[in-house]
Amino acid sequence: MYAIFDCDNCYVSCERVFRPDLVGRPVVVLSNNDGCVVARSREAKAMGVKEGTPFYQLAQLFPGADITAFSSNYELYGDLTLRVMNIIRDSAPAFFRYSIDEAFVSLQGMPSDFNYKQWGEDLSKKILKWTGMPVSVGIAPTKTLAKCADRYAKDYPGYRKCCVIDTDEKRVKALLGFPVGRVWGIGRRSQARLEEIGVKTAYDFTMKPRPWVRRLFHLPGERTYLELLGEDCVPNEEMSAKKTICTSRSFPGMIADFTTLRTHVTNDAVRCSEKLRQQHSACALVSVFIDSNHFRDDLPQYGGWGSVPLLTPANDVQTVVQAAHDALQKIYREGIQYKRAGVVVSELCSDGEIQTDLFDYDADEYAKRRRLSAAVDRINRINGRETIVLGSQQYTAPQGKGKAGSFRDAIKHDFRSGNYTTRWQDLLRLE
DNA sequence: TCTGGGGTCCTAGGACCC
DNA sequence: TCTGGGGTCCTAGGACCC
Repeated sequence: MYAIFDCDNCYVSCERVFRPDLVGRPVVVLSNNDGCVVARSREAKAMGVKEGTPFYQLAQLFPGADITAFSSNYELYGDLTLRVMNIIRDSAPAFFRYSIDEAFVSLQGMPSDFNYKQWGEDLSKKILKWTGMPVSVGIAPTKTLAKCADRYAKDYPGYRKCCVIDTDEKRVKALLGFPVGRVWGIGRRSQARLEEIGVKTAYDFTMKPRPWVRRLFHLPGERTYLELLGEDCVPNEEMSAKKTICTSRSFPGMIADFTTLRTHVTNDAVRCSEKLRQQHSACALVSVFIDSNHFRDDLPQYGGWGSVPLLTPANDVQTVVQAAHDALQKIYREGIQYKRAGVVVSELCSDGEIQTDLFDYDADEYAKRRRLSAAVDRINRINGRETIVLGSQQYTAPQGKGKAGSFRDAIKHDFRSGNYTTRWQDLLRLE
């Protein structure tokens, strides 16, 4: 048996931990630059607020509605979900974190009289009490069925946050009431194709012959099909090191000049190098992309992509930033209004097993750069992100407008909550 | 005025090798 | 009329996930 733990409306729940007055009210969390709705409370969903709705349209679509909006605050979400994960890890035999707000647990080898339902309910209660985060639990013989069970646990309060599918009778009953498009692994495209031929529920799907599924939906589809029938196919995997790492941002406005664009690319490259060091990887290829504004048909469109290989794989700030600058230089075109830029690092290897280049490699310089990056990481870890930055990360201040700006401020976030759990100056005050 | 960001896996087809 | 057979590697694009 597997259990899936999933935070309810994760980002909204994180905000509500420190704003309990918003429980039971429509709340949304916005993407970077306060662009789109990325998370909705149950009340907001019930009103018909769709995921991806541009924020500026909310007022038009729901005139007079009292919807509370938050800018996204990933520092807060990262910290609260980590607390949730730690509780699950400490209470479960085998644990695999699957995403920021989800974790699978393998319950293999539990005694035959083990009470799954009670276990799930108790753990959900404990997490709520200790962290303030509502979490629902689905338990079943396969991960895909556990996801279905979790859906029921979320949608029907009667389950008291935990739904178990442990007999074939329950499995069939669950699948009969489950729209095929909500199955884990069946996306919008497959849903449309399935519904066209009369497959509406997950149960209908499981009644099709296996070769037919294989032919139309290939290997991934066949795997989902078998999982729904109760055959365990999705491997138990720890979150392993990523194979590519990307940092990209849209800009609040548009940017035409090279220097400002380069400042953004620098910040993206710095973030990529931090992420690389965090997972103890080094990259052999640094790529940069820049894009004009697709929503503006009236302006010339251009998308550029350029890469710079590193002869010796690296993860230090200077090397990655320098390569990103070189890549940007190659693709930058004048006369374009840019809306988005990003850096991708790929061809990753473990930073303990770097293959050095005979002609490029300077051991002293290499060691120096590593030490510098380590020092920067340490300072920023202890004193807060971006305590120390490269000169080229600083945005030039607009004429007469005080000091140069930081990356954090280059993104619009008018409704951001405090970092209550990670920054001393944001600690809540009770008066 | 305003429209997100970050990943994985699989497949088909082309280019190339002998 | 007939015009081999068997591989590998790479890339682009599709589909999915959160």
